Amino acid sequence: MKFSEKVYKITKKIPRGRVSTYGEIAHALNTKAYRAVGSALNKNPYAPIVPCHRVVNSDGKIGGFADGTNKKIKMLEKEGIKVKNNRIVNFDKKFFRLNLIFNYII
DNA sequence: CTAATGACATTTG
DNA sequence: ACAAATGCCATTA
Repeated sequence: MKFSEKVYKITKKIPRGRVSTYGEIAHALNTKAYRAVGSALNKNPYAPIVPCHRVVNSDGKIGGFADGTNKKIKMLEKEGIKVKNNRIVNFDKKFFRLNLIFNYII
């Protein structure tokens, strides 16, 4: 299985209204290639199915998007995620930890 | 094979 | 808090 396909597979687990990070995805894949994760999502062929817009930077900043960061923000706000000054509001509460089992609590 | 390239992350000034 | 520098690794040329 190619690296990019693993990225898509893990990204699909991020639910509506939550976000995760490139580094977190890499961590879930047991690698440090967070930068390559970004490259993979950039070319994401399963555009709407794989929610690549729910992946942001480790500090809560929006990060990039193939269709433009503005579009990414719009999609996130449609899911109830607020964005201010290019940052996720309440990032710690919206953050989806892919490697933990505690996601269902919040 | 080598080198360049990012939708990044951390550290430093 | 922000910007620059550094390190990073799969992909691509």
